[in-house]
Amino acid sequence: MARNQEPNAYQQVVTLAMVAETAGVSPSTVSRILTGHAKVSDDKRAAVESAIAKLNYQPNVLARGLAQGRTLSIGVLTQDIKSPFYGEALRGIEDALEGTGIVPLFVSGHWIVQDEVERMTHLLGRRVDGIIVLTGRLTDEQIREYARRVPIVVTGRSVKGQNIASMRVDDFSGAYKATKHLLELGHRRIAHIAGPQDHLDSVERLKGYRKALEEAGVSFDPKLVVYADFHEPSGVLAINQLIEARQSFTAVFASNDQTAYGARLAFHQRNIRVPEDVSLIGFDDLPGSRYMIPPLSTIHQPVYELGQSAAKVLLKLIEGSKTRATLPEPELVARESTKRLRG
Amino acid sequence: MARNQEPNAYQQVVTLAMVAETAGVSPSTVSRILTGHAKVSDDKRAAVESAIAKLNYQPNVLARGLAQGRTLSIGVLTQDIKSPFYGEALRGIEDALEGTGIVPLFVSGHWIVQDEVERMTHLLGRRVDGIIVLTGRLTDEQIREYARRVPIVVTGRSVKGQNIASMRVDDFSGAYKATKHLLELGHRRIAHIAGPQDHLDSVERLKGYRKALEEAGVSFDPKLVVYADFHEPSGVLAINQLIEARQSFTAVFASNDQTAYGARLAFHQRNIRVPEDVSLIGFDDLPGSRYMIPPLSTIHQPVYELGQSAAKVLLKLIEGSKTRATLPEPELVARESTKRLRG
DNA sequence: CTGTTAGCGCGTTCAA
DNA sequence: TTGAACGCGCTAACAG
Repeated sequence: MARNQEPNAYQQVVTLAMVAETAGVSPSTVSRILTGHAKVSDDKRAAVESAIAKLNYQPNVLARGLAQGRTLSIGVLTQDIKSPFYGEALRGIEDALEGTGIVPLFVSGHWIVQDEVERMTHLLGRRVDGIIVLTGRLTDEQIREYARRVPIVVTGRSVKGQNIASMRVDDFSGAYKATKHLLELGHRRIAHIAGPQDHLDSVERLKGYRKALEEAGVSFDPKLVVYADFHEPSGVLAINQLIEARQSFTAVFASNDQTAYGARLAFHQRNIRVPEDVSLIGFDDLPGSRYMIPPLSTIHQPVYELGQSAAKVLLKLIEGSKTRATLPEPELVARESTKRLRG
Repeated sequence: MARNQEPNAYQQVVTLAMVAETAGVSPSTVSRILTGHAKVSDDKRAAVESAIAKLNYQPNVLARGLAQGRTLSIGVLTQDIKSPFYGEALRGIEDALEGTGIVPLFVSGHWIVQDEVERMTHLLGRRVDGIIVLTGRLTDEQIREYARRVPIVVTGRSVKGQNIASMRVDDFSGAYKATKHLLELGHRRIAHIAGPQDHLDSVERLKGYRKALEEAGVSFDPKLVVYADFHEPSGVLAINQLIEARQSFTAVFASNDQTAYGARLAFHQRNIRVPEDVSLIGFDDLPGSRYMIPPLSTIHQPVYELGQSAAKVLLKLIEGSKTRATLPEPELVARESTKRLRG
């Protein structure tokens, strides 16, 4: 049985040289037209353009990158690609890059330093033109070291240095607003589900919580604070822990929406009504929060904008100019999960 | 004021040639060690390895790609990078690629054909080694055309052709199971929030719904079917529409979890209890569904596995071998949002 | 305005 | 086993 046909015979790719040949010009002329780096006579331009159309030519971005010393790609070190929180940020980045011809390479660090280092190394091996680090556990020193190779924008903390821009939302202020909202509704026994203690965000949010209590003359009770890990299951655990320890409270401030979802479920399992029996407020304002039952009061964090600004700032950094991005303040979004404490 | 220091003086990158020089061997030898494509004497190998370590050399993936005719990257055309559904799939892809040195380039088509075409063109320009198309609106013919350039794995439908693999979950069977579950609980007036009519998934799910009804001797009532777009807000609208049309029903089968969330909210707004007054079942089993209040009964779709298999199959396709992936069946996950019809 | 030449950083012949 | 020479596809510097 004759089977001469190669099974994987892919269509031959069209190169710039082929375009040049069919247009009857030199490769440089084609290149000039592509990059727009010099004047070309109209007739040649027409010939080249028709050749491009005829052959359906697509420039090889890699080769171009090799020649120019840039890759038209940036790296994005995220922690968990499927997290709703990062999803928002990624979309902001995508949108900011739209039309620039630059693509984002998303890699996940999973909150593990070793993974993060590995991914960063990988990105550098791909010679990305810049990197956006969405929080994570790398030290400031490590960030600075990477910045010696490539411009970096890091979110979730402040890092100073050459070729580095950092941006963070004001967690302290957000947490303060959340707690104050509960206080204004008459609550005094306010529990707090904190995030990981080695997380700057969590620490700041805890501080904001304490500050608001203090201002209202409510003394801080460490028994009312329980630690979780920013994911739903830990929110369930946190509430169970609180209840089993027989702590009494009329409101809960969860350090992020995901733990608030978990908390909500724990209340449901114990037939504790929200907000009739207990008020609940989160932090982040994830897209799903308006669909929680009841819709979750929370602190809106400009995550989309964060991603968008990070990308824009990085582009500036890449082209060598300095910028400073200002992020909107986190704002209270009062929905239905918080309620005035009855008489 | 003298300021001779270049502001953006990046550390010089180490090339293979530099490694060769400090190791006192030729570039080819270094290359051989890197690729492992030939025997090299132990002493030279040692010299090279120590030079690599000393200089902290990282191979340039692009240059390697140019030379080898491959880029060690694959494209992933998703529709909405922040959707929880796609998030799961992306994670499956990421995990399947782990350790292969191949990175995924995620691009979003936003369910718009023109965008999809643009992104595909972009991916081809970057000479990705293969492409995973997560559903979308490209025609089978277009997919086949792209497959002439690069291997393609497409999900959500069946496309035959050279260098193409397709995989889809059995929507029909899943919808059948969902509806049957409601029927077995004694429901007869079962509304269905369908998805977009030009979506193969939606059509199949509608068919499965009808099949189950038919088998149970319940006649199909088109007034009980209302169309939505797979997103939360349309689920709210769908329920409002149904209620305003004064349709009576005791259960709802939403064609995906996101519309189920919307439906749940609509019920909440009207003080209709779930599942006491109405049972609700979704489709997909998104991570958030177990945290809906009450936890959502749904059809578990192996989205993570879908992504994982797609990536694995693509890798096979790239290396020229044929494979066929078998996906697990969608399964019923009965949680708390469905309940036996009283009386 | 245009063509020729020389790399970008690597892998891979081909001889030795 | 090893090195020199060449090419991947493109841009940039240099002449003309």
